[in-house]
Amino acid sequence: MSSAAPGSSSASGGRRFRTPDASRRSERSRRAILDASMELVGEVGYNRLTIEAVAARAGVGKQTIYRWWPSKAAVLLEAFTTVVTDDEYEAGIPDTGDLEADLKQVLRATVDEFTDAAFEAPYRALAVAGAADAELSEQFLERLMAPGMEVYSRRLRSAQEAGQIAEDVDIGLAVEMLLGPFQQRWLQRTGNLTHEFTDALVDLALRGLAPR
Amino acid sequence: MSSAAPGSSSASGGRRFRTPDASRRSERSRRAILDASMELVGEVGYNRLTIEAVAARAGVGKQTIYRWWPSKAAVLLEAFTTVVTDDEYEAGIPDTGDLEADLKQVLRATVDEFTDAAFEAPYRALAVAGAADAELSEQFLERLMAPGMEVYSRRLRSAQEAGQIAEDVDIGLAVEMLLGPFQQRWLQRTGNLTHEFTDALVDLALRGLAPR
Amino acid sequence: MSSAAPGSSSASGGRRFRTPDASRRSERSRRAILDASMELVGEVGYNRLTIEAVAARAGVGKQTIYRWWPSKAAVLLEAFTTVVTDDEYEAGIPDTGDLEADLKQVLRATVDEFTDAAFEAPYRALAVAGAADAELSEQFLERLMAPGMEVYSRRLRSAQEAGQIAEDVDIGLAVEMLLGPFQQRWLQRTGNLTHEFTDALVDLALRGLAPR
Amino acid sequence: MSSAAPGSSSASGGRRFRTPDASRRSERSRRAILDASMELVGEVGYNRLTIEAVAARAGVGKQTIYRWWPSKAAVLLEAFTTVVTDDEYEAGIPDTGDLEADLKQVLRATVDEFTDAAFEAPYRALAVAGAADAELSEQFLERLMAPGMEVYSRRLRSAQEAGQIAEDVDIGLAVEMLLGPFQQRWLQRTGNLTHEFTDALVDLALRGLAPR
DNA sequence: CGGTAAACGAGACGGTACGTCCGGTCTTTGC
DNA sequence: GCAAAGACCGGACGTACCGTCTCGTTTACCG
Repeated sequence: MSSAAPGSSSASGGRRFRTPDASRRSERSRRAILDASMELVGEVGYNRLTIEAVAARAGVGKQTIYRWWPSKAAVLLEAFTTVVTDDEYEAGIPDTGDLEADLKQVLRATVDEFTDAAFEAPYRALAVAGAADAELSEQFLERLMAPGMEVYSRRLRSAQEAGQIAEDVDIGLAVEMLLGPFQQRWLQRTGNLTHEFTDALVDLALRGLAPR
Repeated sequence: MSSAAPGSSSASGGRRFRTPDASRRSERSRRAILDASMELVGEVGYNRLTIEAVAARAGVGKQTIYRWWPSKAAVLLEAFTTVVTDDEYEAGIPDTGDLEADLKQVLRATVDEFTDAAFEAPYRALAVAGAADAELSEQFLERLMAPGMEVYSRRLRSAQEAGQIAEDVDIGLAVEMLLGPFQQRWLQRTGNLTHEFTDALVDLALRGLAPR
Repeated sequence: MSSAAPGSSSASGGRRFRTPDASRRSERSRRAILDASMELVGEVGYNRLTIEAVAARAGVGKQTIYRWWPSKAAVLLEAFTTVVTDDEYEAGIPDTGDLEADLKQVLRATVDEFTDAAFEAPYRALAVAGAADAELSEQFLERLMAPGMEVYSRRLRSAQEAGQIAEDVDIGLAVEMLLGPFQQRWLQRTGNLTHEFTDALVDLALRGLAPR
Repeated sequence: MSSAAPGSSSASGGRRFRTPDASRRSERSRRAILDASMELVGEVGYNRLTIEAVAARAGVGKQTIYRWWPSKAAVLLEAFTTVVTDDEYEAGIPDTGDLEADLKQVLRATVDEFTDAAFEAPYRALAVAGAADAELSEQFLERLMAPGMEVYSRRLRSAQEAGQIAEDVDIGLAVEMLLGPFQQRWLQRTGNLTHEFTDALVDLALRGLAPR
């Protein structure tokens, strides 16, 4: 178990001055912190979310937070990713053979998700924090954004193989054409997120993807 | 608009308790504050930009800032909009008749702009602040984002009239298909902002817009 | 009035990085802080006296304390010295001509004072802090201890002039012989502070001081 | 329950909830802790001496300190008393028959001791801690102060028996007249500790002690 | 042209949260 | 079952800014 030298951090190289010993970590505190941060971000928003409040709500010393996370964004990212189970992404997009219908359905579901306050508050908080901070952005992308986009990639690739999408189309770019407008409307509030919008978006995007 | 007399807005209902008299405002201080905030946002970023530092750099009392702006974001928004002259937007996109070439050229220029640190720092700061705060978002959209999108709308409308874009295409949606992916890459760092990217984006988008 | 340049501290030379402007100081806050610190030192003792508690009790921001005092000991010293008015020292020791009676009377009064909890708590706190810290000690001595000792010096000098004390006696040393044992009993708790003790002390000391 | 042998002090009533078994105690750790505390008190002083630093320097867990000592003062007291061997006190003051010379000599030696930093730092630390805390004071007195004073008592008693000191003199008080001024100068820094001072002190004190 | 009212620079103020430090307790893992 | 190691809760530290609130000092209009 404790094969990796704890504390000495010789193997992986201590990032900071002294690395805490993860094998001794209190799972109880970890959960309390993550839960408290999710609750609080919903109650007061990200900007007014404070480490002190999280610690107090979680019944935890501040140091226990600082020991394991570098910032409140990091706490929230972990809190959120443990809620958004990977199952969601692994399920993927249904493949009924009808690309248009499948995409519309999933995007409608995504609209509903992004309209749900319980999901939106922490997700927006993380998106904002990532937009502001390049380092954090990397983790946000890797853990939340990329898996979400990958789901679309798979479905589009499948459609391309089925000849429903022109062979010369860059699937990555196609995904961006679907999700970019969606994200922009949501994050920058350039328009309302509705089923009509995503339906029209799918229609217009698929026009460009169809084989000629 | 605010041409009217001292404390004009007081008559029609002052926002706060006492509206300051705009006619007595020190233009010298106003400029110093705007300049200082632009300098500082470039030096330390938005999150570490403080009103105190702006006041100190500008050689101004803090109250002079609080008197005229409700938040640091508002200061920065004004600072930025006075730099990005409206000329830029009024010029619009060249209309050589070659839609593809025109769009590629302008998007390449936009890429260059968003890659320039002097432009990027404050613009990102505002985009982030807008993403976090709905109220601010409104102003950011109205003053910076919308004019930028409108430029594309005009060019696409012109193309539609020229029969280069199918009649049933929603121009607003078309603009989102062009700029959404761009904004997503930039704001959320989902990919590099390059000329190749925008070229490919134009190609793929135009496929869907062309009359069938 | 405000002849001394505030803030710039050019004249007296700024001790720290930026000297606050004393002319703008809030007397209200100052008094509240001094009062609160006196109250609290009586309630919880010096070691458990915290700046936070003083600030809270005084209804004052912590920074207002840190702005004007370098340490909690400094606060307490000022609090105490403004309570122990200088009148006390200026009155001096009565001079009835009967040296023994005069000394006994004053030392008895001093015993009573040092036995009174309201006086003892802060005074001991300061004596302890001074014993631990040479820099603070200097101020403690100068402001509290020395004036107290000077009072005895004056009375003894008067007695020496009256021929009741041998001419070759060093008055300073004589004062130390009277107060040293007193202070030791009190500060180090080597014995009880009683009237009998001080009476006996005066008797024995005067034996050595009398002209031969 | 823990009435039996283990934990010698447990016999007379375990102070805490569970008395550890002293027979299993690591002498190695004990010494390391005492040494480290002596070193550190010399380096940083008593106020900035922390249990954590002692534990770290001694290569010992914090709990090992808390298990055996109730406070950092107690650690230091033990550390100091094991250094200041009892021999010193048992030797006592030489009795050449010349009281004045004997006292002067010993007080000069004491001055030298209290002027030596290696001795002064921990001793002052303990004196200060004792002055602040009555409970600790008791132990400090009993173990360090009282033996030191007793030495003087013996010599003065011997002189009294030899008729060099008046019969009606309270020897305890006489000792206080010698050491009180000394302690005051040292602990409260009311003056310099020099040989001249102690010589003069002895001269003046003996005047009062001599038979009439 | 002198009086006056408001904007101004300066910065002290009551607060909140920061990130760190350490006290004293609890838990895990050898020995 | 003591000891080492150190994570844990708690709480104070001293600092940084917040947004508000006086202070005199310009500044510009008005009578």
